[in-house]
Amino acid sequence: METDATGTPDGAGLGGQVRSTVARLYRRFRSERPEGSLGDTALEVLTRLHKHGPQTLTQLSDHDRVAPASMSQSVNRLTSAGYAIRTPDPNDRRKVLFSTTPQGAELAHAARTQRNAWLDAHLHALSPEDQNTIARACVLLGNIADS
Amino acid sequence: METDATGTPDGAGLGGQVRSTVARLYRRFRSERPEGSLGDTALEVLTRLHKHGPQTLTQLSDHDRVAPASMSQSVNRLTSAGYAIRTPDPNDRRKVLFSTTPQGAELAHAARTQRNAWLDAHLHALSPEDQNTIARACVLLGNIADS
DNA sequence: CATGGGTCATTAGTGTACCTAAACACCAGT
DNA sequence: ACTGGTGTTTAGGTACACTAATGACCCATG
Repeated sequence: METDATGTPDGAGLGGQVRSTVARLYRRFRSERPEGSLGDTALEVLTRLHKHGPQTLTQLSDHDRVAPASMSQSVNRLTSAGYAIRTPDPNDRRKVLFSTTPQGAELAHAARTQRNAWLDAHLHALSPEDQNTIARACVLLGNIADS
Repeated sequence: METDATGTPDGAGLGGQVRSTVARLYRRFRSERPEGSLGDTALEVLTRLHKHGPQTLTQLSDHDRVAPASMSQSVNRLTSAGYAIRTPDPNDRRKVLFSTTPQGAELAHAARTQRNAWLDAHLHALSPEDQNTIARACVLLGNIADS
């Protein structure tokens, strides 16, 4: 369709362009993953626990727009590796609160820094306006993702 | 605001923000997928074949930054579903050219349109300025992904 | 022209991450 | 004490990526 002047990769309109860029970045992130470490999702969850404190399974699954069952699995990888623990909610015993262990907190920080290293390097090489453009686009696209 | 990536105070640095946004969008795309249809990767490959004509396995895997073996699997899903076919390259018989069948071409167009529908709807609701911001960010991030 | 090194594609086996469906435990209202 | 709703888990299945190993082919060199 409309081949706009922005160097269209594969998709037709802006939607296709966004989709294609996101898919490419996502794969790139995955390939940049240090060996022997946790998966992308598990690490995101760990980071979230570290930053926002203990949360229930449904809180986590809602945030990631994932079925509770999927999140249960992801969290299992964390708990069985000793990076997170379950605690029954004293007020409502159907609920389970997940929180990081000290090792989990440490890993969250270390792994995240390492993983963002190459990305940050590239981003810092851009002009401040370009960085600002990306920051703004993240907000806009984040809103769409949450809609 | 967050101007730092290594010792982030509250929010993540720009790198973390980008990573998080991309992951969320990616999951959202996946969840928006109509049932019984092909996966995201397979569909991207099919679209690419449809737009750029027959290609070899390595061309496809290079483009998606994926191991050849992974791409082999993906195209297997396409061929066994009747959406693509293999043709031996007459010039170099180590190579195999993949191309879409008529049904594949049809599906590529239909599915892609359907998949971009909600995304395009949201994007068109933004101001032209914001759309431009996103387009620019896509180019910038696309370059980083390809680096 | 044969052999051997490089390239292209595939198969086999593994791991992560998602899904649905179904079970189980618990809370609250009638 | 049922009953319906909520929160979590288990079981089974799919998609997509990886590494390692294999087979098929091209080309160059001896």
